[in-house]
Amino acid sequence: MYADVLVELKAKGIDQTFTYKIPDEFISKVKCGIRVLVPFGKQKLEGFVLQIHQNKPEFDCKDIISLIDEEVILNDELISLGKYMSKKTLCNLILCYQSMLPKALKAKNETHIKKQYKTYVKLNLSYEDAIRKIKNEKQKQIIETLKNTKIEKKELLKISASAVQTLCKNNILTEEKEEIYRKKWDKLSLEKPNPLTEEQNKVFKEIKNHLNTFYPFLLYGVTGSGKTEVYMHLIEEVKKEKKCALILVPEISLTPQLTHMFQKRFGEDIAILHSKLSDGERYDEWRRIARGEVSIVIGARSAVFAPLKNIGIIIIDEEHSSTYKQENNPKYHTIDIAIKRSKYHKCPLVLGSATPSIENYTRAKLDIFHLLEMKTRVNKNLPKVTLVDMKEEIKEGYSLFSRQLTQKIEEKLNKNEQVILLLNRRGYTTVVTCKNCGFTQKCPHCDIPLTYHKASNTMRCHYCGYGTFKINVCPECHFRNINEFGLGTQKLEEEVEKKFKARVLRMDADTTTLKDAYEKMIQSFKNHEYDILIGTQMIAKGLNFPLVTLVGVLNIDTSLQIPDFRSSERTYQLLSQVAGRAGRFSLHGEVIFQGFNIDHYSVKYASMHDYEGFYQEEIKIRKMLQYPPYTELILLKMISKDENILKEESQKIKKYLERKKQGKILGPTPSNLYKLNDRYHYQIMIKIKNKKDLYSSLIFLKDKYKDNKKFTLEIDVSPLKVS
DNA sequence: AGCACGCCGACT
DNA sequence: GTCGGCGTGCTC
Repeated sequence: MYADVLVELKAKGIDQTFTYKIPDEFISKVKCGIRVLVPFGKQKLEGFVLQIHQNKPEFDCKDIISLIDEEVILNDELISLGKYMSKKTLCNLILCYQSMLPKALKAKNETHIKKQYKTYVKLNLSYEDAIRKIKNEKQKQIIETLKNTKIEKKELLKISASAVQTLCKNNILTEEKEEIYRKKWDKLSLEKPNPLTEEQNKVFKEIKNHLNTFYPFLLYGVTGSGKTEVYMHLIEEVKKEKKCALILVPEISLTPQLTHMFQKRFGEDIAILHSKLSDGERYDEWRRIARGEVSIVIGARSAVFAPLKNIGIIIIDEEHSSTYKQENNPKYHTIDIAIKRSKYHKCPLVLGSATPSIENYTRAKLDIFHLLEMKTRVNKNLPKVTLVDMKEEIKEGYSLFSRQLTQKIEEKLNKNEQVILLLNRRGYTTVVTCKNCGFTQKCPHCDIPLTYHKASNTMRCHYCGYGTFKINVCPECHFRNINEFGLGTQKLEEEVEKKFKARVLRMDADTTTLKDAYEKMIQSFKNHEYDILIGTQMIAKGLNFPLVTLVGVLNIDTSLQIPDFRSSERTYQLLSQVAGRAGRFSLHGEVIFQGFNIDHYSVKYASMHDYEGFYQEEIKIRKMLQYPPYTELILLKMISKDENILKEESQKIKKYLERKKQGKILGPTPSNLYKLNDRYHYQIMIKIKNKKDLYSSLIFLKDKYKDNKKFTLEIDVSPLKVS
């Protein structure tokens, strides 16, 4: 018998299995999907058994040294899922498997994450025999406690450590090891399901009718329409059939309420794959899932690989979230993997969102996904959104806070209510924006902001390479000192404290790095220990504060200035999330959007809570400029420490692709982060009708550069961020 | 990744 | 003449 083993070697060149002979002693134990230790050159390596067969190879092959696992790590489904992912993302197979599994199962040195055990002690003989053999009172006491039961060794040692030792030595007692899980569960009293509203029930029934077939749904439900309740009812149904449910959320630590709700409903039947779990805890949870000890898994992106065996439904909440795309290799898309798994398990896939991605909403319109809608909020009020044009405010001398916002903040503070101020992400420093009116220079071909290149003093489009001179006078308002301006949360905090008599809490990446800091801050704000909360979009997700009656977004435009064709979509999503969540509890929630481009359709439709309107505008632009969903994108990133090699090879790649006459080749152009840890970055973007046509060329290129030490080619198929 | 093989410059 | 630089190629 022979085994094809995928060795765990991280060299980028090797992506193949090697054949080993299975020694007779292991034949009964070797299975596909377990790990084995094999000789490889002069080293010993771990690897996955992917195939077992009888074909004697022509070369003389070595023996497997030993088996690492008794239980199968990669079942048949996961083995083929890895192959699928490797093919789709053009990533090494071994890297795919590694990213599917907890770190603890990765080969050696990096981590030493072991299973944890509890040691028990029990009688090795009958109670009567044991009593006969004992010598003193302490020993008798031990035997008495152990009569008919086993006891944890730690407890027993408290009676007398030396007596226990003697009894073990004399074979009167034996030790027994039992695997334990690290994580302790909070006991929560279980809650009964809430009744569904008429609208929720309609959606629930529609999905329920397809529980035993592959059926992809897009559930477009406005914020507050109660998607979670529908999910939970569906899971109850799935559980009735003794099947499992897989629920994916964008970032689990940012949605503690959701996990809490699930725990209260389903108790210990849930495994939660937290991003803040330690590697050991993660390994434990993974084993619980693999052994079928839980039937519900909730987790972020990588939980899509949870080793559940009998999946009855897969739910992806906030489907549009960019966290579902993995940024490093393998650059997989969670929805893609989820579709594959739903097909395998013949179960429905539910993609839920209040702001569906343009691509998936289009699929729903084409009936590739089945569209379900929930349009009414459970408590029916939508906050009033006021748009404030900062062009006007600046003319009157108000720059950071508009008059309306200042007045509203003071009003709320006087009433002892709370305020949230949201700072949209920092603009790109290389994007030039008029300080006076918010004008941004864009590429006439790609409609994305141009970025400033110091060396040549030019403005360039990093998609197509279009270049022009940097302007000094704003063409819109003729302001002379056009320049970028950035505002950080820290600066804002100072300004707020100067201007208002209030207790201010700041939340951003800097202040929430500590474990649990996020939840603690949220809690203390909820307890009204602060009046004003300042933060970046990370706080947009958890705006469920009863006392908050005003949410202000200070600079709505900055996310529009990001040089990415999806920046309108992202701006809409963020603003609509803010406008939808604020005032979820209170009856008089108000929202103020401040900025220069309040006429932009993203801003306009978000303020009116009109997704369909936004979609119609956005899809026109996508069509005109041939962006997804009208084309598929492939992004090639070229990286080198040597600028000359980089330029030369990038040109060669472009020429090669052009000869193939497939799709539209844009670039090569310098990436936005042109120089990053001493390495230069170029990119080529390909717009193509059907990406499958390009795969063979991509494989050729990847292969060509695979062991070039001076030049790296990275391929991102269907990239999410093209900036 | 490791390690061997191999082909050129500077040394006891 | 040998020692050692690291470029190239192989590992069942």
